[in-house]
Amino acid sequence: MPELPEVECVRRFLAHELTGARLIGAKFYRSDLREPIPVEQFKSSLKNQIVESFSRRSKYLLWNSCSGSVGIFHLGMSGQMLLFDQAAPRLNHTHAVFTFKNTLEGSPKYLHFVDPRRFGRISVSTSSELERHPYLQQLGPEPLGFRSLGQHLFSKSRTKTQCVKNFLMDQRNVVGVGNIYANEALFWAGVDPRTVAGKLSQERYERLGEAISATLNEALEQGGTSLKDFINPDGKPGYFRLRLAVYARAGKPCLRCDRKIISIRQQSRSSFYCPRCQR
DNA sequence: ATGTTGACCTGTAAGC
DNA sequence: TGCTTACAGGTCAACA
Repeated sequence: MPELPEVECVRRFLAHELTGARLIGAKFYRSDLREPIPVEQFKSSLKNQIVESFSRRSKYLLWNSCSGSVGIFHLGMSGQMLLFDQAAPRLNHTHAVFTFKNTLEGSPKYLHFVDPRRFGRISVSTSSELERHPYLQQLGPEPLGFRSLGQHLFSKSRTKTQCVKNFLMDQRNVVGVGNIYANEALFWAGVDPRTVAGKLSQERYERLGEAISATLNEALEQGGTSLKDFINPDGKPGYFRLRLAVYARAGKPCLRCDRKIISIRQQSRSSFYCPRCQR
C-alpha cells in the first residue's frame, strides 16, 4: 500500500498530533511481523520519553525521541497507523498500541499499529547509528527536492539490462517509488515500462526524474492513494486514486489519446501503460 | 555480479 | 451457497 506519499502523509499527521507528547504506554500483541520485533529494547528506549519529531526515510516512518532513540516503522503492503482520542477497541490485526500524553494537561491519545498481512516492520535504533541500521543502510537518495534526480538515474542505469520500471522500484536507485507511482511516472514521462533501463537516453531520464517528483508531490497534496483500505491516521482516505492515469485502469481510455490502457505483468507485478503515448 | 522468481501473510473479489 | 483461484500498495532469500 504505502509508498512515499502515503508514509509522508502519515508522518505529517503524527508530527502535528504527537510532537512534544510523552509515551506513557507501549503494548505489543505479538512479538513478530515478518521479522521479530525487538519489543524489550523498543520499550526501554522509548517508554517515558518525549517525542521530539517524526521524520521519514524512504518508506520508513521514524519516531525520534528527545533521548536520541529512534523508533522505526514500515507499513509493508497493508499497514496503517491509526490515532484515537479514546481507548478504542482493537481492530483484528492491531499488533501494537502506544499511549501518549501531553506533558501538562490533556487526555491520552492512542496510536494503533494495524497490519493484516504483517509485511510491515518495527525496530529501534539511535539517531547516531540510524544510517547503519540494516533496514536503512542500502537505501538510495530521496526523490523529493533532489535537483538532479534524472541525471542520477541516468548514470546509475548505464550498465543495467533490467526493465526501467523494475529499475525505478529498486530502492537502492531511488527510494519511495513503488508499483503505483512507477506506473504513473512512466506514463507522464512517455516511457514504455518495458524499456531496458540502460538504453534510455539522458534526455528521457531528465523527463522521468521530473515526472517522478511531480507525481509524488501531487499525490502528497491529495493525501496519498487509497485503493481499498489505506486511510490516514485520522481515518480519512487519500484522493489521488481519482487522478491515476494508468494504474488499475486496464481497458479504459488513455487520458491523452483515448487508446485503451494495457495491463501486463512485470516481475510478477501489474504494469499499466498506454501503447501509443509510452514508447 | 546482476536479474528474476517465489515466499512471506490475510482479505477480497471473481469465476465456476 | 460454497469452493477455488488470482491478486493486492513491499522486500528479500534463493536461484539462474
